[in-house]
Amino acid sequence: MQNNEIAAIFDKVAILLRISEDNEFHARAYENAARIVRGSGESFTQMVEGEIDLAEKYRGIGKGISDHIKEIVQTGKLKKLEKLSQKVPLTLIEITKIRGVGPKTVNRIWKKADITTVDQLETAAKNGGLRTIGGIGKKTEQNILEGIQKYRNWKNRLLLSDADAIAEDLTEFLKRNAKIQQFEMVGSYRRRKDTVGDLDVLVTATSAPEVMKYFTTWNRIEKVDSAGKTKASAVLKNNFRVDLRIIEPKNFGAALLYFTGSKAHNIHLRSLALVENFTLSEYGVFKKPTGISSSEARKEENWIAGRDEAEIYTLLDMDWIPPELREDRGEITASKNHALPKLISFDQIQGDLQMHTSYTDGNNTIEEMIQQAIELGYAYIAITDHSKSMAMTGGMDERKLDKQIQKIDSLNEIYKNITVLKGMEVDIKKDGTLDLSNSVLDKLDVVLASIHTHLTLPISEQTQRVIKAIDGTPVNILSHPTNRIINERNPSEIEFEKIFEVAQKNQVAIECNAQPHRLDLNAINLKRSKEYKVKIAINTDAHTRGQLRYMKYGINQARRGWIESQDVINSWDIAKLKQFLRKK
DNA sequence: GCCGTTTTCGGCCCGACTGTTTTCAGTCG
Ligand SMILES: Nc1nc2c(ncn2[C@H]2C[C@H](O)[C@@H](COP(=O)(O)OP(=O)(O)OP(=O)(O)O)O2)c(=O)[nH]1
Ligand SMILES: [Mg+2]
Ligand SMILES: [Mg+2]
Ligand SMILES: [Zn+2]
Repeated sequence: MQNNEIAAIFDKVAILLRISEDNEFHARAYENAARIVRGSGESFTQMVEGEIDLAEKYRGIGKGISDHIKEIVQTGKLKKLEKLSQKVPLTLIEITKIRGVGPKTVNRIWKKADITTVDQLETAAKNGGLRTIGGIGKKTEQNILEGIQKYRNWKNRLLLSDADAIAEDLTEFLKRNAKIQQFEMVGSYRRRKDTVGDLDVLVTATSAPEVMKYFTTWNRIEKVDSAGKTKASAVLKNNFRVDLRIIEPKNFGAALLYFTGSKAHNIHLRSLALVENFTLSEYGVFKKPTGISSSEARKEENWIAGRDEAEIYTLLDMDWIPPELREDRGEITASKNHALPKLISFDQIQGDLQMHTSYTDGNNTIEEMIQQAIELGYAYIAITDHSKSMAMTGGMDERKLDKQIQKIDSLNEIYKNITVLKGMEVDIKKDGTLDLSNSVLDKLDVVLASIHTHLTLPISEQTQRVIKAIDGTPVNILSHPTNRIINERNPSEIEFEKIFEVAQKNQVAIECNAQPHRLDLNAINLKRSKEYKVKIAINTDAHTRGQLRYMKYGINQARRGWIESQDVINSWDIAKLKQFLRKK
C-alpha cells in the first residue's frame, strides 16, 4: 500500500464528512492526515510493519487516524469509509469537483432531489429541476451547467515548464501597463512545484479598478469567473486558470506570503502568530492583546509588519523561508531553530553529468554540446549515450563506445577550459545485470545506470534488481530511479530506504533528472535521501543542446527536497568530483 | 479528529466574491 493510496482514502472520508456532517473540523482532520501521508517520504506501510508510533511521530495524526492507517495497511481498506459510503454515495465526491458546487450544495441536491451523479445534476439543471430545492436560482443553475462543461474538459495539472511559458506571456502583458507598479508570480509556481494547478499573480497598483479592467480584458482570457475590487479569477483559452490579486504597496510582503502559500504553511504560520498574540493575514501582522478578538485587532493602529516577507518571519522569531520549502513539512520548526538548509542554487552548479549526442538518440554532436556547456559557464560535462540494448536509440556497443572515447579524448585536447568526461547511460536489464561488462565500463570516467524496461515488477524484485546493478559495480549514478513520466506514467515502486543505503555504501549518487516531465527523484524522495547521506547528481539528460537549460528545473526540485551544495556532486570542483567517481 | 506553558474540553486561519439572502451562507483563494 503506497502513501498516495492511503491519502486518497482519507481525502474521500473528508469529503463525505463535509457533505454529511456540520463539523468542518472533523473533515479537516482527515484532510490534514491525507496531506501529511502524501507529503511524507517514509513508507507508512513500512512504518506500520515496524510498529512505529505514528501519533507520536506526526503532529496531526492521533490515535484514531493512526489506527485507521494500520487497518488500511493490514486489510487494504477502511471500514469507516465503507460504512460512510453506504450512507453517503461515493459518486457525490465527483459532484464537488464542479467549480462553485461545494459540500453544502451537494447535500441539498442529494437530500432534496435525490441527485447522486454529475449526469443527473446536468439533467436537473437543464429541465429546471434545481429551482424547487431552494437557494438555487437562474444564475446558479447556469453556473452549474458551465461548471459541468469545465469539469468534463478538465485536463491534468500543468508541467512547471509549460506554466513558465504562460508566466512569461503574462509578464509581458503586465509590464505594458503603467498603472502596475510591482508584480510577482506566486502560488505553487513560485514554490516551484513540479506541476501547477493554476497561475497566481500578485500586483500592486496606483489604480486598482483600472488594473482590474486591464487584466480581465487580456486577449488570452476565455472567461472571467469572478472579478471584484481586489481579486479576479479567469480561465484562459487553453483551459488554464489565472488568479489575480491586487494589493496596496504597504502590504506587498504580507500578500506575497499569503499568496505564495502553501495553504498548510499559511495556516501553520497564522496559528503561531495567534500564540504570540498577533493576527496574520494578507494585510499584515496586527497586535492582538489578550481578550481582544482578531477582527477587533485588525485596525490601522495595531498594524506592525507586512512590507516584506522577512519582517513577518522575523516578528515570529523565524528565519525567512525560501518559497520552495513552504509546504509545512518541517520548515517552520527548522526556521524557528535557525536550522534551515542552505539550498543548492544554479550558480553553484559546475557541470552536467547526463546528456545524449548524435552517437545515439541526441540531436547534437559532442562538440555542439561542449560549446553550449561553455556558454553556461560549466567546468565539466559528461557525455552519456545509451547502451546497446536500447536498440531503437542506436545504443552503443563496445566498438562504438571506443570510437566515442577517442573522439572525446581529441576534443579535450581542443577545449582546454572544460573537462569532457567519458560516460554512458547503461541499461539495467531485467535480472539486474548491466548491459555492458565491467571491463568495458572501466574505461569510462562516469557510469550511469538506469531502468528502461519492465517498470512494473513487484516492489521487492524491482528493489533487488536496482541493488544488484549498483552494489559492487562500476556504477556512479543511478539515473531516473522511478521512471515516472508526469501525467503519463506512475513511478515504479521501489524500496527507497534499501536503495539509499546501498547507494551510500557504494558511493553511488542518485539522480535528480531535470527533464520537466520526469523530475525524478521527486522532491519528497530527495528529502528522504538526505537522511541516508546519499549524494545527488542533478542532470539534464539533454537530448538537444537547448535542453542543457533544463538544469534549473532539477535545481527547483532539489531545493524543494532540502538539498544543499554539499549533497550535489555536480556542484563540486572537478578534482573532488573525480575522487568521488573513482570510489576511493 | 487533534491538540494542550489552560491536563481536558473548547477551539481549530483568515478574507474576497457571488447569489439570493434582506443580513449572510457558501465557496474559493
Ligand atoms: N490562508 C489561506 N491561504 C490560502 C488558502 N487557500 C489558498 N491559499 C493561498 C495559498 C496558496 O498557495 C495560494 C494560491 O492558491 P491555489 O489554490 O492556487 O494553490 P497553489 O498555488 O498553492 O497550488 P495549485 O498548484 O494552484 O493547486 O493562496 C486558505 O484556505 N487559507
Ligand atoms: Mg495556484
Ligand atoms: Mg489559485
Ligand atoms: Zn535516457
